[in-house]
Amino acid sequence: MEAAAAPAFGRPRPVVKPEKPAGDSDDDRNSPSNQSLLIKKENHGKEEHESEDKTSNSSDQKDLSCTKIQEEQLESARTEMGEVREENQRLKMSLGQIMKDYEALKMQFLGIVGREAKKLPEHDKEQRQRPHDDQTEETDLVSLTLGRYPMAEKKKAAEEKNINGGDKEEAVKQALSLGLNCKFEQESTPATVKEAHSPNRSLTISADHETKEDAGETNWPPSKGLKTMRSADDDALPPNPPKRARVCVRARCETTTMNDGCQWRKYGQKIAKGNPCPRAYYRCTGSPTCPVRKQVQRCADDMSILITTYEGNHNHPLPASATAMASTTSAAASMLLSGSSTSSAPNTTAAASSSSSSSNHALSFYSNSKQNFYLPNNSSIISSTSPTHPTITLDLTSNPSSTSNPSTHFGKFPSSFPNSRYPFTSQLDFGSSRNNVLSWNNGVLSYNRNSHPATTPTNNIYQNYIQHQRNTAMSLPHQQPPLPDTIAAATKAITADPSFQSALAAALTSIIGSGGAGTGTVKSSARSEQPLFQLTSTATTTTNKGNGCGTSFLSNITTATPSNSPPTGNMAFVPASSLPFSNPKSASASPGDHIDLTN
DNA sequence: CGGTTTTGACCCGCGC
DNA sequence: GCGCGGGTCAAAACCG
Repeated sequence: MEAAAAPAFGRPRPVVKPEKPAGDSDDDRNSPSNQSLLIKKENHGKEEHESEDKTSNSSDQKDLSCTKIQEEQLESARTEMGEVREENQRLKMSLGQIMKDYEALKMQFLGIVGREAKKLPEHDKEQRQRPHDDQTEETDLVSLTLGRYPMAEKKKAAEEKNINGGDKEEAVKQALSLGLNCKFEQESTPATVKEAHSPNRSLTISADHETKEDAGETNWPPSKGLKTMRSADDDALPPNPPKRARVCVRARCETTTMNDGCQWRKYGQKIAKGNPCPRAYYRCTGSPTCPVRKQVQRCADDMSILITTYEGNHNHPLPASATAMASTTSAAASMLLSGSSTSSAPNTTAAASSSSSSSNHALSFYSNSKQNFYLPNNSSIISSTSPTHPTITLDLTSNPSSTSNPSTHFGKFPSSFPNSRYPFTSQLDFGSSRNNVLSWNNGVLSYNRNSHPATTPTNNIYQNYIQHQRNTAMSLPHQQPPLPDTIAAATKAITADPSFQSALAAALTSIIGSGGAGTGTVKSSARSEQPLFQLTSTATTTTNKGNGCGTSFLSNITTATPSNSPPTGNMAFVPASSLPFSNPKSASASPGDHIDLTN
C-alpha cells in the first residue's frame, strides 16, 4: 500500500532510467563501467593476440595507445559509476521522503479519527458497539435534526445510527478524500465529485458524478426511465452511471408541496406501499433539460410532515429563492457523499474536507482544510443509503412537545419514511441539551429555545457556533448578546467559515429576521412590498399570505448581513422579488397554502 | 391556448 | 420465471 500510495503524493519522482536499475553495488556488474571493463579485457586479449603477428615497434606503440585508451575508458567508467551512485542516493532520499510524507499523513488521519471519536456522544458509542452491518458504505446513515430532540428519542434515534460505527474510520477517510462541489449554477466550477460505488471512495471515483450532473447529464436511476432520460435529459448515459444522492427534507407543512422556489411540474403520482398518502413526482421546469426531480409524500405516521426528496442538481440558473433549498440539499448530498456524515456530537467537528472552496455550494457542509464546522444544536441529518440511492435527510420538523409527534423523530423514522426500506439509519444528534427548537412551519422557520421562551428565540444556534469559533476559551455563560453584535459576529463567522451549516443558516436567517424586524417579518430593502421571510417565534405571530412551506427562509438575509456572498455563494442571499411567496401561479410550488402557526 | 395535473399503462429492477 | 413495487410516460382533463 505504501508503495502504491507514494506516487499519490504527487511528489516529482526522480528520473529513473529503466534500463539502469538503481541498485546497490551488487548490481554494478551490469553497469556501464563494468561493461566497459569487460570490453577492455576483450580488447586487451585481442591486441595481445594481434601483437604476436606484428612487429615489436608497432606493438609497443599500440600498447602505449591502448593503455591510454584503457585509462580513459576506466576514467569514464568511474565517473559513470559515480553518477549511478548519486542517482541511487537520490532515489533513496526521495523514497525516504515519500515514506515520511506517508507517515505524516497517516498520523494526521489517525489524529482526525481520534478527535472524531472523542466527540462522539455516548449514544454514538453505544451505537458503535452494536453489531451492525453498517460496515458497508451502502448503509451510510447520518441524521441531522433541525428541531429539538428529546433525549429519550435521541436514544432511539441513536440506535438507528450506524455511520459512526465500525465504519468511522472509513468514513473519515472518505471525508478526507472527498469534497462534493455541488453546484447550482452549472457554469462556474467544474464539480469534481461523484458518488462512490464502493466503500473506498476516492478522489478518482468522485471525479465524475458531479461533472456529469453539472453538465446537465443527470444520472437518474439508470435502471429506470432510460427512455425518459434519453428523451429529455441526457444525450448519453454512461453504461454504469453512478448512484446519485438524494436529499430528503422533512418539514411540517400543511400544503401539498414545499415552496422551495423552484417551478415544478407534476408528472406522476403513486401510492407507495405502506403509506396511504400518495407520492407525487415532480420535475423541475426551470429548464427543459433540468434533471432535478423531487418526490413529495406525507409521512404516514404524521400527516403534518411533508417529506420532500430532491434528486439531482439544477443545470440552469435558479431563482434566488430557490438557491437556498437547492444549496441546502446539495450541501447535504455533499455531506452524504463525502462521508462527513460521521460528525455527530454537539459541537462536533466534521472532518470533512472541501475539495474546493470556490464551489457554488451555497451552504457547504465542508470546512476548508483545517476548519471545523459545527452543527447547531438539535440539528440532525439522517442519511441512508439504498442500493440505488444514498439518501440524506434533513429533518426540519420540530417537536415542541416531545410527545406530540413521536413518530416524527428518527427513532421511528424508518417506519414512516418512504425510504424505509433502507436498512439502516443513523442519527447524529448535535446536542439538544438546551432544548432548542428549530422548526419550519409552512414557510416560516421558527426557532424556539424552550429555556428562554420569552426571549428572542433564535439566537442559540449561531451563538453556539460563535462560541465554538472562539474555541470556547472564553467560556462565557450562555447568554444572548445584543442582536447587532450578534449578527455582526455571525456574519463574521459565516464569512470566515464557508462551511457553515445550512441549518445554521436557516437559524441565522430567522434570527436576523426576528431581530431586525422585531415583528418577525423582514422586509426587503429593495422591495418592501414583500416580506423576505417570515418568522414565527414564541413572541411573534405572523401570517404568511404566501404559498406553502417555503424553503426560502434560507434566503435573503442580505439586508441584515453584509455578506459578500454572491447569490450562489455560501449563503444564499436572495432578493425578495424572487421569493416563492410571491409566486402563486405554480400550484406545485405553492398550492393552496395556509399558514400553520401552531409552532 | 399553453401549461399543469390526473391517471392508467408501461417499464424495469429486485426479491423470491 | 414471476410477481411486486417504484418510477415514468403520455393522453386526456383541467385551469388561468
